[in-house]
Amino acid sequence: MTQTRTTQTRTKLERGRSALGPALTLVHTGSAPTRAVLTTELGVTRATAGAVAAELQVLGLIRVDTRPTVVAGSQGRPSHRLDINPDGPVVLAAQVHADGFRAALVGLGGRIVATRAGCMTVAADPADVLGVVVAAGAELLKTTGRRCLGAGLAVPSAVAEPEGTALNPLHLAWPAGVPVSQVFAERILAHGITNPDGVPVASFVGNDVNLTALAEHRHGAGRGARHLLVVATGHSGVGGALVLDGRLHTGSSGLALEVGHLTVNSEGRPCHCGERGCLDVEVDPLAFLQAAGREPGPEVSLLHQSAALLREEYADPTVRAAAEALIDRLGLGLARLVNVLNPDRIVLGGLHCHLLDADPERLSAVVADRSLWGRSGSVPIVGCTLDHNTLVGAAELAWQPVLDDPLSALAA
Amino acid sequence: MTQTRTTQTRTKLERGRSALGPALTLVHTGSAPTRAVLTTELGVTRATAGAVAAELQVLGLIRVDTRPTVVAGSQGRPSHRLDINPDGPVVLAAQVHADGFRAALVGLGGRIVATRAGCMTVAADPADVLGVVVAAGAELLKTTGRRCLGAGLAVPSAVAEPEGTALNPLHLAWPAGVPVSQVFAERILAHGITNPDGVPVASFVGNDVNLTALAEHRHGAGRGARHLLVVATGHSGVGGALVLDGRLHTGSSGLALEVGHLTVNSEGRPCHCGERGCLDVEVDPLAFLQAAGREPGPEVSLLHQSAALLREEYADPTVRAAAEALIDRLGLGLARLVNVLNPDRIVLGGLHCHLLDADPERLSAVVADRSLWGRSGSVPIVGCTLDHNTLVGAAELAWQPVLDDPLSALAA
DNA sequence: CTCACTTTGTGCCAAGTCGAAACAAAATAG
DNA sequence: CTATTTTGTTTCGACTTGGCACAAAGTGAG
Repeated sequence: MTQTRTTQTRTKLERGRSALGPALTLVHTGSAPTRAVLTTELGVTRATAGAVAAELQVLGLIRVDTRPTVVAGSQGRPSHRLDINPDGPVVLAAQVHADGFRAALVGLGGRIVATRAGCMTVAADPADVLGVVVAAGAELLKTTGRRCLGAGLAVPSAVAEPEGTALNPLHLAWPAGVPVSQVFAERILAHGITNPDGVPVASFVGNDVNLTALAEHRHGAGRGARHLLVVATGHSGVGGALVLDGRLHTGSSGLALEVGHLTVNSEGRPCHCGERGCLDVEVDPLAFLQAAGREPGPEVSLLHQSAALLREEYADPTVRAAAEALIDRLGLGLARLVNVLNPDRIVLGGLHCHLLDADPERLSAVVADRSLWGRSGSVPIVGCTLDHNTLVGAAELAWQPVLDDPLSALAA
Repeated sequence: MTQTRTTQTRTKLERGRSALGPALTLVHTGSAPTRAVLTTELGVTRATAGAVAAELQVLGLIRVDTRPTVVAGSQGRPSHRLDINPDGPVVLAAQVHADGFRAALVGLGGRIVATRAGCMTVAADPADVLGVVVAAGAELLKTTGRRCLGAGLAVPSAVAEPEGTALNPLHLAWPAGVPVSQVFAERILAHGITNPDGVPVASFVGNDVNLTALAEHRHGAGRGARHLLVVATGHSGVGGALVLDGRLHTGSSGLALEVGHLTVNSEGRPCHCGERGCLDVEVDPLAFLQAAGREPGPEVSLLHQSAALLREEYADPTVRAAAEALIDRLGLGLARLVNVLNPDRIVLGGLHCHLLDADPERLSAVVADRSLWGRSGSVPIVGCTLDHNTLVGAAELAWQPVLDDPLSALAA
């Protein structure tokens, strides 16, 4: 099969192999719009950059927009835009939480192609839950007819590496140590989510807040940060995550930045962990609603109610006082983390994001005041900017092998 | 000069260029004793590994021990040992603290070739202090006649990257923001510490505890750890450091893990930072001596007195009670860090190391008890094992460019 | 001691990859 | 329309590496 090719039959496709992954990563993160930018960012010659772009196009991952670009004020031959192929392959991303699940097909660049949500009111067996989730994903794949390159799942629990077991899936009422990764892979096998050769796609599982952080770092409010701290309240208490030089720091056993039990109020309410005044119970939608004197209604989630209250009734002194108390406690927790980690940006999600919107100056002031070094205290604090960031983060997990080595990942 | 060589004149030296750095790093950390190991560790062919070894030998960095090795029980042709050349180039390493300084010449593998210490009783101008330090280093270089490839300096202060300014050199009574890196480079220029072409060697400055951590990670008690937390009391309060995947995490402005002001005793003594019960004042040689009812003598350092007391009089109930109080507070601080960072090993230095020696079980138990997740609480805690680890760490800084690219670093 | 076997080290060749340079293309500036 | 700037492509040569054959240096069985 491998015919001996003579020298003159070589094509430009035979260069740029080692730069393929970095180049795709640049396109994926939206920071490589043209071949010229590829040349400078990768530090290669124009010839190599051109070959890389051609190869990525042949692989069906990107398109080259040959239309004349209307860029004013620039001399020289205009560069063609490198766009993500909107009809290219996707990965399956999924998220499970206490109330239900969501599945999506996500393309390069974190673009959500199709999504479907579902409810699960009662805690069920992990295999059943993930079976429903993967079935929804399989349905999406069937409907859209997309090629699937991998699958990623976000769970509200620390996930041990590399075993892929959920260490504390309290909010799903699953037993600690459930082999989520294995169960997920089995459901994918069972639903026949495979590459064209019939091999089941690679699957990955991660903690939801970690994946949120990954998504915000690559496509959202965390872009460009070298040391990014993310703290979010979601459906499952307070979680933290740290992205260092573009890579998630999950700790040696996946338990890094489980920040829900930082003490932020020594006279606070008792927490199930045995201490008092943990971030988890002090900065909480339910606690906020009660402190603001509102009765939590059953119709929508507590998070939505809290957000609405912050947005619409911040002028109310009771609401404002309750919010400020939360901001002060959140700020203390963030300051503690800043003292240890010295991040260059903080991204907040969930309730924290709405607290930030309500009074951005106060939160920054508290963090600066309670952190030791003025310089590390002046950390920019911003809110999430990405829709479905946890899903996008789960997709990042599945895209990673493709970004690392597009040729191998697509050959399979 | 660059004569056009024909194909048949190529020698084996023209391969293995890209693997040169990784190979030298393996030899440096002591984990590549033979060419055969190089082959497997680097994932290259034997031909390439052989060429790499030959190149490193030509560069004068390693020696190949051709004596027959007496290894019992192994079949096949014995592999020759790759040893660090004991007469090879060195780097200049230096450390300054409140009481004085130490300068050393350090070879590959963290081997101290020569060392000299000095005292400085009064706080002096940074340029004067570093002038004395560099003069001592220049003297060592002159005496030994070694080639110097770089210089590293450890200071008891956070160091901002990449400016190289000391952010909080309180223990040296220097003003905050001193451009230590620049002053150090100027002294090196002034003393004519250059490569053979007369160019001053590259110089680097780092925080002392960070450098201790780097040294212990590469050559001491931290070898093999993926997420290493180091906490040490030195001449300058409590400091922490984190090595992640072999790389130091200093934070975005060099202030990460400045852990001296973690609160570990809410009713503790006041600290100059304005809070009470900081690790810095609670786990302190002076505090320990006073709690043990001893009068600190002026003759030796408080650290030595404390160590002697722990070693020799631990049976004394007063000493023991004081030590246990310190262990409990140190354990609480470590547990807080474990909850956030989830390291897979903790290395302790200075007084902490002696506390660990005095009662290892108690410290581990406290950390496990006060950390949230049993699994992340069972972190192995060990003491430092390296002599002059801070100096060795400063040398690591200077060796790094050579390890990254031996050809470029030695060509200059 | 000899022979088979195992493992290590080296020389040679083919293949792959990349940079340099020349050339072509597509815009703007004058 | 022409000069200039910038981008994209082709060709060539240089460098690096893996594969393979062969040599070298030991162990172990008989």
